[in-house]
Amino acid sequence: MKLKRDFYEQPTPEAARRLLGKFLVRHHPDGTTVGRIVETEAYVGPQDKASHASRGLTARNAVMFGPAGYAYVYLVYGFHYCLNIVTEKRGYPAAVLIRALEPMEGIEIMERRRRTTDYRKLASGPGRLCQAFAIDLALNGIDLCGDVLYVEDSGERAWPVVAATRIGVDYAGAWRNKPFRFYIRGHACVSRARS
DNA sequence: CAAGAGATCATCT
DNA sequence: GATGATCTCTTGA
Repeated sequence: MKLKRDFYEQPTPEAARRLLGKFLVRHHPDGTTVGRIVETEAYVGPQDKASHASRGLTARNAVMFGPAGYAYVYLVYGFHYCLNIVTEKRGYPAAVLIRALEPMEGIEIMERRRRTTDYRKLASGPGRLCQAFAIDLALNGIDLCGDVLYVEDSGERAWPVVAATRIGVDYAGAWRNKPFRFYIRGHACVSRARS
């Protein structure tokens, strides 16, 4: 069952937590890739100093200000892309960063794109998963209620969730300590980056 | 295993 | 002109 727009309209930390265990599906001429979402982060609004939206509307972050359920993709460090899903209501900039996936389907495609067969390196990290799923700026602003990229409810049990501090946001003052990073406890595909 | 450096560019000041 | 919501490789213990 493809997630509908109302799923993405809930409060961002809640959406981030509930995305864990669900499947990210990407259709592409190369074939379809599917991964279980095992790690997310919430960027909760204009007051969140870690969020791109904290300095107001710009050309880059405009999608975050739009309606829920759209992809916000950007380039970090000149090399890697990061995939976010916009949450909450139009005009309120918030999003969930997808940080790590467990490869489920289309693993050969991911291995080719990532140039490794190491299962744990295919999609455990925001930049890695974008490479494995062929996500770049061309997908910025696409609707996750469409057919190219979307999230499916896995219909599985609830997973044990850990809430922790977000990664790579040391510049964010008091906001760096907020428990807005969520991951499945003990899962091998959670990114190992420092916290 | 940990720490450090380098890669590279769209975006914003 | 500066700066990253990162990754990989190298070095050295």
